[in-house]
Amino acid sequence: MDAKTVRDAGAGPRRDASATREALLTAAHSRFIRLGYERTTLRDVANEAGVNVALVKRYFGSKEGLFKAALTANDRFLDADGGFPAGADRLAEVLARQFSADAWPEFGEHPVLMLLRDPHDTVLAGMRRSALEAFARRIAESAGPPATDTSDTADAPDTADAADAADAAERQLRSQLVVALGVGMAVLRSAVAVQPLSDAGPRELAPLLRSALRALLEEPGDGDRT
Amino acid sequence: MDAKTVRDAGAGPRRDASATREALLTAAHSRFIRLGYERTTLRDVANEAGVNVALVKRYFGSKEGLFKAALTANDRFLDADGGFPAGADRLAEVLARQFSADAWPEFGEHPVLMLLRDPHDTVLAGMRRSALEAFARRIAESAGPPATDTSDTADAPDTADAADAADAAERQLRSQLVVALGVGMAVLRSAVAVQPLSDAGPRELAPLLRSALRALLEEPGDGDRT
Amino acid sequence: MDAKTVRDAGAGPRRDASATREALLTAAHSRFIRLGYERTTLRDVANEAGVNVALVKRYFGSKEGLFKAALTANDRFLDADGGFPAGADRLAEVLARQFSADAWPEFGEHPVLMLLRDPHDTVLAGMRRSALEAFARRIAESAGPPATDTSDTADAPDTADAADAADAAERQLRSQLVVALGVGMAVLRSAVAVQPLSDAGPRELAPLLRSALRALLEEPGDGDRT
Amino acid sequence: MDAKTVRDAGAGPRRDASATREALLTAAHSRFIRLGYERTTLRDVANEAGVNVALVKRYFGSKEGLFKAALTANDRFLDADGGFPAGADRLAEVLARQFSADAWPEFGEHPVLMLLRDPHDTVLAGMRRSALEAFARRIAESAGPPATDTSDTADAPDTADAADAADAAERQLRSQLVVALGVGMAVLRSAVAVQPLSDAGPRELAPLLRSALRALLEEPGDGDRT
DNA sequence: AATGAATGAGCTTTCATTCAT
DNA sequence: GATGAATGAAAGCTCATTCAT
Repeated sequence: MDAKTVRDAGAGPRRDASATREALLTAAHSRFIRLGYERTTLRDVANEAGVNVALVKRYFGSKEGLFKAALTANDRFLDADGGFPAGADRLAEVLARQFSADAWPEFGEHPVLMLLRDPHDTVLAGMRRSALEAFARRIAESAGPPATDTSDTADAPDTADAADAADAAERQLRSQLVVALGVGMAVLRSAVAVQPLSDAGPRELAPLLRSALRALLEEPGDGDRT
Repeated sequence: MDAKTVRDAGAGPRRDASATREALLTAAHSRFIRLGYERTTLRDVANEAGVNVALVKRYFGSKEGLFKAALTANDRFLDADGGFPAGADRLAEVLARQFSADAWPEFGEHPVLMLLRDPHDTVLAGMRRSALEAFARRIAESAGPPATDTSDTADAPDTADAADAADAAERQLRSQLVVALGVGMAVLRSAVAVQPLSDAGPRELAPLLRSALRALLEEPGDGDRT
Repeated sequence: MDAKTVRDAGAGPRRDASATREALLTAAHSRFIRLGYERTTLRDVANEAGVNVALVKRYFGSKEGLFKAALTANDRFLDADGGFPAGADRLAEVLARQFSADAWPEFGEHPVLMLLRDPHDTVLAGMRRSALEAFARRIAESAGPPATDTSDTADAPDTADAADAADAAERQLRSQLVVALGVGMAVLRSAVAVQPLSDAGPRELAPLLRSALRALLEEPGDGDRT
Repeated sequence: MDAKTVRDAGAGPRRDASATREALLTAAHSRFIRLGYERTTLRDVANEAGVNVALVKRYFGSKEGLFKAALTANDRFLDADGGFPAGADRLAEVLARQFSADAWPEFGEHPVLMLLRDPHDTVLAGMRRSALEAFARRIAESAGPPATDTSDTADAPDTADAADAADAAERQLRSQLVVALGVGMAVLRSAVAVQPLSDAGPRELAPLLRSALRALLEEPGDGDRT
C-alpha cells in the first residue's frame, strides 16, 4: 500500500508504462531480497506496486522474467557503488558502511542477498554465480597483488606459468573469502537480527574488517605454525 | 526407496513409532538443508522416509513443527563437534575442515545452512537467532580474550563496568564476524558453486582462515591508520 | 507481419476503416476454421491483421461478434461456388473436387468446418443450423426429386398432402445425409489426417461419391430386403 | 448435481477410490464429447462427479491424462458394440440404430465425437487417428471385399501385387467414407440439431443408409458415365 | 500405528475486455 | 480511426492438511 503511494505520487500520468514497469520492478526487488523467490507472490508484488497482476506478464513475461530483471537491476546497485577503492583498508571502510545497520534502507537488506535466492533454473544459477564471481574479482583487483612469499616462487623460470596460475587462483580464493564474509554478515543480519552484529554501525565494524581484510588480502599465507 | 530400506532394515517391528519419527526427521533434515523450506514438500519427505504423509501430522503436528524438530536435531550436529579448540589457529583448522569441499557428505551441505532456511515465523526466528548467537559465543569462549589495547581502557576505575561491557560486546561482535565468514562460505558454496571456493579443501583454506581468525579474534582493533 | 503487408499495400489511406475490418475478418476466418473458437485468440488475429486488438471491439463488438461475422463471410464461400449442378453425378464431381486433398488452400480446410466451431451461443446455433439446412436444401433442389416408389403413394387422393410432406421430408433427409458425408470427410481430413482419405484426390473420390450420391439422392428407398 | 447423485447413490462407501475415479471419468467423458477439450473445465468435471478438483490429479495426473483416459474408455464403447455384422445391409442397420435420435442417451452424443476433439498434442492426435482408422478397418473387414471390376485386374500376373495394394487402398478409402458419413451424421446432430436429420430414427435412416453403404462398399467404382 | 481418500486454499498464467490518450 | 495501458475473471495445477478406515 505504501508502494501504491509511490506510483500515484507526483502529478505523473496514471498510465505510464515505464513508471508501472519500474514500480513493479522495485516492489519485486524488495520482496525477492527479503522473502526469496518462492515466498514472493506476483499478486503481492502487483499490489505493492498498485497495479494489476497481469502486467507482470506484459512487462516481464513471467515470474522468472521478473526475477531476472530484478537480478539485473540489482547488479547495478552492486556496481554503482563507484568501484571499490584500492587497498584493504579503504575497502574495509566501504564494506563496513555497506554492511552496517542502516545501509540500504530502501531494500530493507543488502542487495547481495538477492544473489542467494533459489535457483533451480540453470540460467539463473549461472547469472548468480557470475555476479558473485565478478564481485569477488573486483575486490581482488582493487586489493592489488598480495604479498606472496617470494622465496617460494623462485624455484625455476619454466615453472613461472604454473606459479602464476596458482597465484591467481589463490588471489581469487582470498577475495572470495572476503565476499563470503560480506555475504555472511548480510545473512546474519537478515536471518533475524543476530546481536550485536545487527545493530553494529560502521564505527564498530570498520576496525575489525580492516584487520580481517588485511589478513585475507595482503598477508602472505603463513606456514604451518602448529 | 533406499530410505524405505533403511526403515525396514533389521527385524524390528513394522510399526515402530520412534523409528518412523526418526526416518521422517532424517529425511526432512536433509531436504530442508538442501532445498530450503518452500521447496521441501511433505510428500517427498514421507516418500524418502518410506512412510505415509499423514504421519507428519501425527508426529510433528505440521510442516512447521517438522521444521522446528529438524532445526533442533540440527543443533546437535553443530554441538556434536565436540566443542571448539582453544586458540584462533586450531579453530581455523576446524573451520577449514568443516567448510571445505567434501565435508558433511550426509547432508550435502554444512548444517549451518539449516539456520538460514525460511519459514517466516516469530518463534522460529528466535530459535534461529539464539542458535547462531550460541554458536558465536562458543567461538568467543574458545578464542579467549582478545588482546585489547590496554592504554585505551585504563581511563578511570569507575568506568570499569562500562568498559567491561563494551569489551564483551566487542568480543561478541568479533566472534559473530567469524560466524559470518563461515556462513558466507557455506552459502557461497551452496548458492551454486562459486569457484575456486567451492572446490577448495582444508589445505588451501586453513592458512587463509588462520590469518583471518587471528585478525578477527586476537588482534587489537587498530586505530585509524587512514 | 506479411498480413500487415497486405493491409499496407497500395497507396490507400493508413486509416482505412473498411480495409482494417476486412483484414481482421480474413485473419479471423482463417484461424477460426483451422483452430476453432477457443484456440483462436484475438491478439493473434489482430497481429495477423497487423492492427490493434482493441479494434475488434470497435468493429465487431466482441469475440463472438467477430465469429458471427466470419461465419457470415464464410457463407459467401459456400454459396459462391456458383450453385450446384443438377444431377447426382455432376454434384458428386463438384463435391469430390471440393473435398479433395488440395482444395481450399487459402483456408487450410474446407469452409464447412467453420460451421462446426464452438461458441455455445443460442443465436449462433441458429445461424449454424440454418446455414447447414440451407446447404442441404440446395443440394436437394439440384438433385431433383428422387424416384419414389409410385405405387406406394397412390393410395388415396386426400392423403396427397401428407404424402407430399413425407416426401419432402425424405428428400431433406437424403440431402442432409449427403451433407453429412461431406462434413464427415472434412472432419476426418482435418481431425488429423486419416489415411488414405486425407490424401485422396478427385480422381479417387469421384467414382465413389458418384455411387453414394446416386444411392442417396436417386435410388428409391428399398424395401426390407432382410 | 445429477452426477453427484450418481456417486452418492447406493449404499457404497463414501470413500471408494475406484468409484470416485469412475465418477470423474464418466463426467469427463460426457463433457468432452459435448463440449470438447477446451470448454471442459476440470472444476466442472469434478463438480459433476461430486468430488474435489485435486482428485483429477490424483487419479489422472492432469487434464490431458483425464482426456486420454476418457478416450480409451470411449474406444471400449466403439468396440463393445459386439463387432459389426457382415454385409452392407446389416451394417447399415447397426449404423442406423447407432446414429439415430435416441441412441447413446448416457453421453448425449455419439461417442465417435470424442475422436474429433482438439489435438495440438501429438500423442493425442495419434491416438485419435488410429482409433478412427481402426474403426474404418473393422467396417472394411465386415463388409467383405467389394466387387472389383475383374477385367481390370487381369492385366498381368506380375502386377498382381500392385493391383492388390491398390485394391486394399480402395477398400480402405471406401470404408473411411462410410466412417465419414457416420461422423458427419453425428456432427450434424450435435452441431445443433439439423432437421429432420436430428430427429430421424432407425426406421427412416436404415433404408437410406442401406443404399449408401451398398454403393460405398459393394458397388464397383463405375467408369466415367459423363 | 498407519494408510489412502479427500479437501481447500493458493499460485502462476492466459484472455477478453475496457479505459484513456 | 487507432493505440497501448490496464483490468478482472477464470483456468490448470500444487500442496498442506484433514477425514475415515
